[in-house]
Amino acid sequence: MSHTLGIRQAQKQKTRQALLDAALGLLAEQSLSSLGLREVTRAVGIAPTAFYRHFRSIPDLGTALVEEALGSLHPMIRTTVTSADNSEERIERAIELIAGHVDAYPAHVRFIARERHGGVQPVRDAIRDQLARFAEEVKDELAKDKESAGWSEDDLLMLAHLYVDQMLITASLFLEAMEGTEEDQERVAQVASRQMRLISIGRHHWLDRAGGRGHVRGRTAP
Amino acid sequence: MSHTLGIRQAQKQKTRQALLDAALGLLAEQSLSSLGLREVTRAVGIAPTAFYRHFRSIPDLGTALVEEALGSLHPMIRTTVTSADNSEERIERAIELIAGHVDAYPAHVRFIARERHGGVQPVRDAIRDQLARFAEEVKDELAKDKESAGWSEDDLLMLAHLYVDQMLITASLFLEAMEGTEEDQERVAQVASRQMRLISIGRHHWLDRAGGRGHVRGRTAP
DNA sequence: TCATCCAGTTAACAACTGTTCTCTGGATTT
DNA sequence: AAATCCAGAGAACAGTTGTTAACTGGATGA
Repeated sequence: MSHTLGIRQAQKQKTRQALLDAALGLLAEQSLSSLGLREVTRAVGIAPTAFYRHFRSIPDLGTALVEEALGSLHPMIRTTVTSADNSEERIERAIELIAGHVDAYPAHVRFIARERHGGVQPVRDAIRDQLARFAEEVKDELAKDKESAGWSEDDLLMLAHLYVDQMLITASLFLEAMEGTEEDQERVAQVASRQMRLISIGRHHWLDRAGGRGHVRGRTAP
Repeated sequence: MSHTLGIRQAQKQKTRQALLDAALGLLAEQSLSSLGLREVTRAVGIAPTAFYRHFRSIPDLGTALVEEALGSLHPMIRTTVTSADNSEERIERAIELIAGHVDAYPAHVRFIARERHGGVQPVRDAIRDQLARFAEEVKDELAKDKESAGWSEDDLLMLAHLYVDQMLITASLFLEAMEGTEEDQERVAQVASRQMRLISIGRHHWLDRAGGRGHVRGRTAP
């Protein structure tokens, strides 16, 4: 039941996408808070005022970019996590998956890494919210795992955030290494996989501690 | 011994510091790549052209800020790491130490978190180099620990980077929580300390893995 | 077919940017 | 005491910025 969208709205969406693409390109060498409205329209080849037909302001365009970037990041995180249990080969495969994503969408990854702590509050908020949603999904995925037996909801979420942050750091390192030699990328991959493995080991022995469950305070002798 | 620096060079250093302070203040709500030269001089109350007496450009001022910010961050990381072995109370104390530093130098912390992946390459490079130096020091500190027996140099460095990144993430979260309720800050602290603990557990069991060899201090899971 | 809509255009605005060149007056050195 | 230095001031430069207003012309729907 596809309504063929009309040649007019189609053209509009096309220009809108062109604006997003141009902005993403320009953001390779600057941050969002210094990106000019005219700069973007100039890159697209339209009049500056046409910008307002699509976005209220640059921060507005920024939040749209967050949607796009993390939408494309979404499937990666799911696949990565579902295969991120103890097995060593699976960790290695997850790292390769991250590397592949950085290769496929370098500008998106750079944008998220840059604007996560960037100077534009609405964009920061949008990224934070999206990452929190990711962490929730990761938590749900982790909960299904047999190794999560006995884990509290809070602990699962804290592990999920640890994974998400680690993925972003790794992605950012891959991005830096992209302009380096093949050997640099391999070294990044090796360090990242060992860090991931250490976290997995910590996860595996999380419940080993004395006194069993619950809180850390009041550690009693066995 | 001390040559009292002359009233002229003293005044110059004073203005230079005023420029750095003003820039740091302005960077609370934007990123370095959008910071204007005139904006900074206006905030200090001097003529725009006087800027060139102290810095070649805004990126140049940025790298000076990196020096200042990570110089103040330096003692924190040392103390944090030297007390970051297995003990639970020590982890808690390390977290408090990070929180205290964020409280004392919020602008510095924000600057580093923001410009680490920011749009100004020389500044990014400066931060990367300084953090690498920190990781090296952390590695050396870790190497002194009895628990590091049997660890390769590479593995120690990978753990050190994990710690450094984790500290930055935690610091950034504290920064966000600073404008929230006291309860928010407490929740950040709890999550951070549990993440740190999980990493410490992973560290403790790092050498447990297969190979059939007896481990140095390893405790095997049931 | 004809009136309506609306993505994109053109023109103009005050305000701002980085950088150059020349100048000044108090500190420094001789 | 005189000569030098140099942090900062002042003016002017060509460009840039975001935003407003009134417009055009092809797609749309009656």
